[in-house]
Amino acid sequence: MNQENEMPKAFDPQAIEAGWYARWEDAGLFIADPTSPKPKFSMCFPPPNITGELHLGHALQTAIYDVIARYRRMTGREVLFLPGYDHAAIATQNVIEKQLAREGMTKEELGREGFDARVNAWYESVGAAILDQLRLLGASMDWTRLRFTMDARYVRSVMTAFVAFYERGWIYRAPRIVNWCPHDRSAISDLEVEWEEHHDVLYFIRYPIEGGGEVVIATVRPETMLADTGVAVNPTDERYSSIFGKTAILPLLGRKLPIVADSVVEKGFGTGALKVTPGHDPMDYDIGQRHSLELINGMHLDGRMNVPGLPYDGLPALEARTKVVADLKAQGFLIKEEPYTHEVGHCDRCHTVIEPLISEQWWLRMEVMRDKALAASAVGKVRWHPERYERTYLDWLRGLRDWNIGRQLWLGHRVPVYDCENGHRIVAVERPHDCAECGSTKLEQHPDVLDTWFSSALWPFATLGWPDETEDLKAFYPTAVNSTAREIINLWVSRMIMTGLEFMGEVPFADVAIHCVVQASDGRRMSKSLGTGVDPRELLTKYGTDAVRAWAASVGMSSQDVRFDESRVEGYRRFANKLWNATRLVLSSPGTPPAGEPGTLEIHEHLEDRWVLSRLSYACTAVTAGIENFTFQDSISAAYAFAWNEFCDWYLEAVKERLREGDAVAQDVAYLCLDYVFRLLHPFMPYVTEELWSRLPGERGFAMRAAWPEGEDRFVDPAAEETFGLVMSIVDEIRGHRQAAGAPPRGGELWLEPGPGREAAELAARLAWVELLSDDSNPGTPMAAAPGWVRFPFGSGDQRRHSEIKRLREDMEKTEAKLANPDFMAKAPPEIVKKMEERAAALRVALDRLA
RNA sequence: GGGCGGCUAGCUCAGUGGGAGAGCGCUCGCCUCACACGCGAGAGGUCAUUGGUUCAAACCCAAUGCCGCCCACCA
Repeated sequence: MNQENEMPKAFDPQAIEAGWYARWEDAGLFIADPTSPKPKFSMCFPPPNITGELHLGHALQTAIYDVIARYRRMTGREVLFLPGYDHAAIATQNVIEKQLAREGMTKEELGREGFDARVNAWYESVGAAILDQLRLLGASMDWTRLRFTMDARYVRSVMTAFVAFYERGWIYRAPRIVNWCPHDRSAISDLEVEWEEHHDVLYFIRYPIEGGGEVVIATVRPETMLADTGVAVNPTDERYSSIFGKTAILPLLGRKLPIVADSVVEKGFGTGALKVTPGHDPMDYDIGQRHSLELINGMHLDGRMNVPGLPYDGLPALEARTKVVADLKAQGFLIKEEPYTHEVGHCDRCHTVIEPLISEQWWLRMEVMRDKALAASAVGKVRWHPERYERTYLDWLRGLRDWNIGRQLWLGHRVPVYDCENGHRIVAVERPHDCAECGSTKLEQHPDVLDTWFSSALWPFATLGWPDETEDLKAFYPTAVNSTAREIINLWVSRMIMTGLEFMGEVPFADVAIHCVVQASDGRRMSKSLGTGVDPRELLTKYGTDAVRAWAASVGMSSQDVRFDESRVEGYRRFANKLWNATRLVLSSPGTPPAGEPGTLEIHEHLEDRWVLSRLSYACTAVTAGIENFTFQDSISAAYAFAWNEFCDWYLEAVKERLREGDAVAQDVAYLCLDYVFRLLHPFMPYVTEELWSRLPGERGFAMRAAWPEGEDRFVDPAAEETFGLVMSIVDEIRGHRQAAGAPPRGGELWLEPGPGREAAELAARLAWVELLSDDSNPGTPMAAAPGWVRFPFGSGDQRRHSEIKRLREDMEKTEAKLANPDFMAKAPPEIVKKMEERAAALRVALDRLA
């Protein structure tokens, strides 16, 4: 078995990735079996919006999920990793409308049917592109269970949930003030509003009072005064106590406005008097409710003013504002203008300024679900990683209000509400044939669709077949883990938890891992429109999937957001190449490889063998702990450090000759290390590990299917670690001397006092490229690491020796000062005191050797 | 307005009480028969500021300053 001729000198990810993905898939390794006797482990991948291509954040998220999926398979679970995508109602409708606009068309011209056809065509093309990208990332998803939120069976789940809520009496229809997007002509929820700083003007306007006097109010939106129905002041505001209950006269219109007292009015803001516009401001709406003020709707659904008979009628809000201000000024009502900075709400999908207005909407009562969710958290049913995000979730949950689930869009799940010609209402999962009350067959479905998050909220069980008691649902619910960016904790995670508890009686996942957000390298948000986006496919092509995944895992669960740094991805590409070449070296060792599983030969003869296996056991522990704790960066760094800095840099250098000579034990140990490293790294870097695994001797099947390393405590060998540690110190010191002395890279002589043992001395000499002498009749530069000296063909080690003495002396002084401090000796724990004493002793010995 | 996070080497980031770390970049020496996507040796940090707790602080506490995020009905 000698395969090095088949292995190119450099690892080429492109050459192997597609092949392995196809082989895994063909072998059915991604497919979950609900009847398996193994413990089940399931995850439903957060369905990407079907609005376009995946970005780097998706790549990161996919990597995190797939690391977990592959790890759990290797630790003996029956894993379901379910893929899917989301129709993303508003977002997709915007994409399609933009397309139509480019073609000079509107959806109204196209009509509902034509529009649906366009949407379906879009689903087909983009859906496929998204799935391809998930494959490119190596995601081990069960494609036989692919779900789309617009699939018939998923739609049925959504309808079932709606009906169930309706039957519980939680869904009702009511006029309320809502966040209205004039562009999308739809209401959106509070969570879909993005706040942005605006620099506006605060206008101070005089409102005369009936019977004399006036009250001055401050507003940034003078155009809304056309719908004013009151004036409010704080009840404790003595400045205004004389005008409570009086009536103000609305300038320009002459409408009579009751002056009411309400404690939400801030005395310190503006003049302390507030114009009340219940139809166009959420706070004013509440005031209006409390004081029975009239409610006027002053705006059309497209954002133009709705004030029949007035000169402002039909104007867009900003134009109306200009005109209102001009008129106020002309008539002497405008007192002053001040620059004013405040937050203005925008639609998070189309970025249009939100207009609060009154609209009749479908609402979902949340109290019962909220309380169940709070109770579940109270008993620790959901674990958050990092923990602090639980508070984000709980704080929002505690202040939860009814959810506006209706949207006035064309795209989405139509609410399953049907009204017959005689005014009877039917709410049913399937479209009824006739009215249950009057038998009329003239039924009209309500035009509203559901908030896209309504359907997303059902994801962990609707994907498994709910409401049917499917085999999958029984086997794989609840799922194990959900991982998302924190921006959708409330939009999505919280609602899944609530619906999961409500319909399934159990939280949908035990662990929530909130991953970081990737920013552009300058700290700005990564986005296509800013030109700061990074196309994951370019990265995959340039560095390979493994490098991108390893990078993703190394940053994904770090506590803060991360600025994208391509050099770190490149670092992992080099790492993959290092693994490749280390394998090439080991495979080039002549002779028959050890039979059977690696590690079966007697491995205790050589110091380096015992050492590297001891280090390996440490790496196994650290990698496993990192995955279990959702701190993948710890896993990556432990595997990286072992594979490169210990196995390649020290072990392979130590056994090169033995490998060249076909030493079976060295081969056995090297194969064992590679075998372990590939398994430990497989979840992170599936391709290179699978490829190299397949090149190791013996029949070994897929790395993907291999068992996760455990029980390697048997390799722990503190004595070997200590002795090899000494060897490394000696070698480091000789190298340092050689460099400082300007001596040639190789050659020189080493003499060591007996002590570390003949094997260690020879190993050190070999690694440092010096000859080990057996007599010290002609001493050279003394060393600190061990009693002995080194000498090179030319060049003196004295310079480094002197700087080393200086360094050691400084260290010694600090350490001794500590030991001389009575407080330290009295209060520090004994083991720390002991450590310091040992350090001082070691420094003394080293100094004695050098001086 | 409330809450949370960040501030550590030139850059991007690890590091949660006992001698400051990684990747990349930089300097110097090496194409040493696995790897120049490499090997070896280095330079480079008052761990944001101030105060406190402690025998001991990058790490714990308080305040401050920037940067970012989440939540919020002060018009």
